[in-house]
Amino acid sequence: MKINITEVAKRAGVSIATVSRTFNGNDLVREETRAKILKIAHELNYIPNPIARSLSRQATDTIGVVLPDLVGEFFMDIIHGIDEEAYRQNWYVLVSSSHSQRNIIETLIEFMGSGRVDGVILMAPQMHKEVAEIVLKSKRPVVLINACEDLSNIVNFKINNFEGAFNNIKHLVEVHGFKKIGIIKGPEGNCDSDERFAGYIEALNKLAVGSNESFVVPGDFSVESGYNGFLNLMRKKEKPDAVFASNDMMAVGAYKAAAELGMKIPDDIALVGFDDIYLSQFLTPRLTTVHVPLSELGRKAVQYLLDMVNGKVDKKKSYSETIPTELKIGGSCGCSSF
Amino acid sequence: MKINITEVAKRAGVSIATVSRTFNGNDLVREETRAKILKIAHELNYIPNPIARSLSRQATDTIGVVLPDLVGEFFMDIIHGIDEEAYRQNWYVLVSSSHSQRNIIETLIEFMGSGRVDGVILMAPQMHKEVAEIVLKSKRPVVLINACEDLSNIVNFKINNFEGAFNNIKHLVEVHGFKKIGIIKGPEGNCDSDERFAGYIEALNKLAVGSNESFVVPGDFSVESGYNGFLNLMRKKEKPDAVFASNDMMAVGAYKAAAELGMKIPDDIALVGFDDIYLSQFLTPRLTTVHVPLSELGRKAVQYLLDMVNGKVDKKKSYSETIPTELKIGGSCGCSSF
DNA sequence: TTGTAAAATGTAAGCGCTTACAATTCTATT
DNA sequence: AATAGAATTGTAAGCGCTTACATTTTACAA
Repeated sequence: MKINITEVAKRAGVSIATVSRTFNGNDLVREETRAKILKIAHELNYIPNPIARSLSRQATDTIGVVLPDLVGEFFMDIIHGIDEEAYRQNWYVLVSSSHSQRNIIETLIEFMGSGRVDGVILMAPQMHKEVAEIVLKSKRPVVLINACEDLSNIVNFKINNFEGAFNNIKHLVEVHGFKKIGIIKGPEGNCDSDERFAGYIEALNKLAVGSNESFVVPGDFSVESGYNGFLNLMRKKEKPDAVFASNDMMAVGAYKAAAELGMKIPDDIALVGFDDIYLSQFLTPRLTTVHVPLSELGRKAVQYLLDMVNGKVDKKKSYSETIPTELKIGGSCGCSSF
Repeated sequence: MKINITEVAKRAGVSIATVSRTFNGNDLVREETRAKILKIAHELNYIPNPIARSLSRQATDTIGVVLPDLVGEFFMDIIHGIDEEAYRQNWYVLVSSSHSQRNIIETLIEFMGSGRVDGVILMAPQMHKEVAEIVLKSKRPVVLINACEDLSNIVNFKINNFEGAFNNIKHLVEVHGFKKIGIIKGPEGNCDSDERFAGYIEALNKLAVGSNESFVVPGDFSVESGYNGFLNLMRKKEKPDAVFASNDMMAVGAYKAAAELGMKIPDDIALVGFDDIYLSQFLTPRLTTVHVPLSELGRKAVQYLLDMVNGKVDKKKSYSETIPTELKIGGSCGCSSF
């Protein structure tokens, strides 16, 4: 037999409205009635149908999460934060990694236009303008994560790449006295990469003797490019005495290159990274890097999104929050006891 | 103005039934009519409301994924496989990491009983009996991933831990001629751990001189326990000449311990692992380990689940598939050029 | 031209719930 | 005991869609 609100109402000898009220909490239902309904519902294993509920309320208690790709611990941490916060607030999470740029757009439209979710968290590394348009036109709130450009009328949570890089270099300069600091850059046009580079330059200009063209080599965030970048730097006539890999993956490549060159880290050369990936703590010596609170990023994005959904903050107002990073000291910069 | 099926029907001068048919594909709608409807729908930016659709069809095109926890690349890979396959088949994925054992149960009940999803993929490392009951009673199909016990009337996809461990040891014995092979076990009661141990024992008995109690030390899959386990083995009066860490994380700890003891891998001692985590390829020398096709596991689980949902396979029939692993040779076992 | 079956479309009854509004039942006051 | 007002409960109209069944069109043979 079908267990629905009607059946429960029938058995409890009340109307479906009363049953509905009972399940929607704080309404005014006599304690006695409520108890009877709950008892019967429990006996019948009744759970209100969320689909019907959603249709009636025009709300799904579900947020959509659109990620560029589901691979890599980077995203894992973010989803973890999202899931945790959503769970805490009793919301559901519909994930979709965009299997292509085209797909990001389709998914967004589908999510936004159809009522499948009440809001979306979108992680778009490079904000295609078509995507921006959809976001702006959308009736449902959207929170961006780590979007580069500061688009107007958009809510964006991001990492403070600049500060992270700055402090990282600052540590090398002020604590260890390094002056010749090389950098293996990230991919061209990637904003994380650009901001980290800017932090590096600024730190050198403000705190040291300024930057030096020849200490800057390209990379693309891959292990291999870190390997090559390091070799590249070591081939210069004047060698740096410390190297900043724009991300930890490249630092891993640099470790390998250093080992092959017979160079000891940090004795022969200091090395620092960015991201604090899980792996970095197991490198020997432990990599000095910049911790990026990804899971917090996810959590905050959810909090803000739900505030928008619930009307606690203005959906129309743009908002941008830059989450601070934290220097994580290892032995690779020359600090001892790591 | 509200854009719904009625509005589209009105503008196209047809009934909502015809609009519905148009959007549900192959029905019998005159080509001319269909075209007109699609044109108008497009002009209005109309997308059929999936919630209403779900309510009417009593199906959501959504699968629920319940994970023990969302942290770690292990799960990431599985979700990736799930997401990919679900996307390919045009299904949605609702994820929920169970923030506790209690929660696994709540989430399952909620998913199963409420009609929020059409089926569930459940990853429950240790199958609490309460969970098993829910799964068995459930009207909606459930596919387990990596469940230990071979419960009857259950569909389960898992990794061939036994074979993986067996082949790993076999390689050590047959290629490198090791006879004294130690093992750092995984957590007590964990079935992955138990099966790997069984494979280790069987390989030694079948291919070598049998196993040796004193070469077996406990561990719990953590880096630290690998570190301790390795030290533990090296303290024995008779030392093994090769060590099998039951997972790669413990192997990482073993690398650290070996370095501290001044032992060179693989010259002084060979080391192999299990899981082929991302990190393992960056250890020096590269760790010889067992590759576990997690993303394939996720993909297969989805395929089977959807077959159950669509009635292509018997929902009532139990099914179990054990996915083969693959030995991944690195330099840590003594093989050269890695 | 007429009849008939196939093709196309329409009608209306759900799907299971929320909620505005109406109706009923209590409580307390006079 | 009568009654206003508060507390509780019921009625019924949606929410936007699918689909069984009914009706209308169309195509074609006789």
